[in-house]
Amino acid sequence: MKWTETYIPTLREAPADAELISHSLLLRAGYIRKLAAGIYLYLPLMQRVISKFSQIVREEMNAAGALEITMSVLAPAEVWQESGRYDSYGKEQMRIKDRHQREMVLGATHEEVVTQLVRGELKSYKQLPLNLYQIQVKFRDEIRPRFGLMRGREFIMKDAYSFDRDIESHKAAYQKMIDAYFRIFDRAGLDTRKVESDTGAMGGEGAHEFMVIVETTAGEAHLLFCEACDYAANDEKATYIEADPPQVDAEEKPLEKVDTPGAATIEEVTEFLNVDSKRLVKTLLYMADDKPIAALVRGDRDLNLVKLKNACGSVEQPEMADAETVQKETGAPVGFAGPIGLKNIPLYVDQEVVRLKNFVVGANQKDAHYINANIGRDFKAAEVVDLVTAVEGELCPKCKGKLKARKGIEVGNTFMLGTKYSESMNATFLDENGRERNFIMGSYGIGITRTPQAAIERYHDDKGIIWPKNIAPYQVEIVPLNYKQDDLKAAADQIYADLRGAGIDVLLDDRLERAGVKLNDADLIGCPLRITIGAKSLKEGKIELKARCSDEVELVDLTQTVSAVQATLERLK
RNA sequence: CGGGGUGUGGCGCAGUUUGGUAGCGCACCUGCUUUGGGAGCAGGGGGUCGGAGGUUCAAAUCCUCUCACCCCGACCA
Repeated sequence: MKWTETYIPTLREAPADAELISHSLLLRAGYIRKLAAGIYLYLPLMQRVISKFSQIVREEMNAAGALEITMSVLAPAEVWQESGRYDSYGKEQMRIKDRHQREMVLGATHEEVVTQLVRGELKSYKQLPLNLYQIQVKFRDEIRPRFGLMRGREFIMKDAYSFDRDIESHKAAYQKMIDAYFRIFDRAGLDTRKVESDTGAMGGEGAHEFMVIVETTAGEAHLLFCEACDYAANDEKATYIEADPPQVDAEEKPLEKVDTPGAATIEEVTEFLNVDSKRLVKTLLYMADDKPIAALVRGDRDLNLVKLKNACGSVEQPEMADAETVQKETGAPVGFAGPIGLKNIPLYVDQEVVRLKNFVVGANQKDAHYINANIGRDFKAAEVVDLVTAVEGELCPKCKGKLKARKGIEVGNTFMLGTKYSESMNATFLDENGRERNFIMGSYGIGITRTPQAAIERYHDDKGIIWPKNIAPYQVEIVPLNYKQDDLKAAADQIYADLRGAGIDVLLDDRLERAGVKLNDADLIGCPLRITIGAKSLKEGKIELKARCSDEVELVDLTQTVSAVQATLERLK
């Protein structure tokens, strides 16, 4: 492709609203433009990147035996009502009405639709296993779209759905997808880590996420890795063994109310009473689907909202109760809530709290706390569960190795759905005994538009993008420093024709721009290889070959250009 | 949803406090010169200042309403 014949609107100045480097570079290098909050247009360069990555995904999915289909973006609300997710998916689901006032939804994911497709037609175990996938636009009305393609409201996703007759077969299908995912990201030049994750709105029995590890703010997911074994989990999911458990008294002491004037925060209370925050238990009031609940965790811990949501079984993520509610439910201002004497509020108690004796809690009275509180004797838990977010330094639940925290960008996920959808939507087949059974399902996503941005976040410098070769819009960019000069133009045109003839994706900057403009733009858009054609080296019959990721320039004989390019590309990631 | 902020040519911004009829840089067009890391000079085109209403002789500027976009928060007892 010639630069003047395509559309690459590069910007010298970055638009003001881009926060991430990768977002800014996508805008500046002319890959995307914003239409509305969280909605982007893909320009020719981005379209090529999307095509290349999609093709890798397609090849690996096909190789794993999955079949490509296309499902509709628009779906009648009924299918979602049938699975129960019309109510449970929440405000992220885009809903619209058609001219007949029929309720429709824009697909955020397609479990319901694919189940509806298969149901009634796939009736025999002989037709299993089956894996259907599509690469298609998705809509999620994010609370707060940001970071460009990283958290958009409209985006492209590869979503696959497996149907199996039993658990063993399903596990094999799941593993096949995991293997395919590692191959996909590897081909795209990305190192990924697989971590355990919460199943979230998807439901089901287990889930994993594929993460690109980054150091920047782009890493929205907080991950915990074991230094010793292969345990890795999202912090929504991660469990741990305490590295430094507090000392526990042998005997239960009598409950005692003490004055704690003005001591409402953990710091104030621990200081005032001179106790370790590990021996203080905070009582956090939340509203779960408009009903008050209380969560009890140790003073030094952070409550994990996902774990709380799972424990209380609410539809929406619980929200912190406001001061007014706290006053009404506990009879005390914020800072003095406690489990003793709370009426009609279920207490979800973290497992660490159960191991404590004689701890401090709020007294549900202004400026007062109880000391020597004990669970069982002084109050009863509705449920004892893990409610705490794991942190670096605690021990691995598998092997007791040290846990380390990292940040990551989620580029893929896999869900073991079990029979959640096949049961709620009554999708069944007949087994060899003629018995009707529900499909065991799995679903598998890859962010087609997000992954390239993750790659940019991972691979860039202060001048621009540095693409891995397999998802670069063009593998090579030819920069004749002066295209008006006949010999430079002739050499550039010749190399352009030769490389194209050799099946290499090549961009020729045929603009009549100054050298500096073209070189800067080349660095900005980030093709892995650059061929620079200047008067000095051309006089010797040479061109300059430079990898974007390196500062080294190789002088190559004009006639050897194609083989030199092929050899260098071979070496690159 | 709560708080804060911003809307002025394609992009980045000034002008708003103190009303007087719109400006700068980049980009774009023409010409000449220039040509290995975002050139110089000269000339030129493009904006009913987010929208609606109001105050006024006069509104980008003041008032009211509205829309859009951005940031922060919504893990604290």
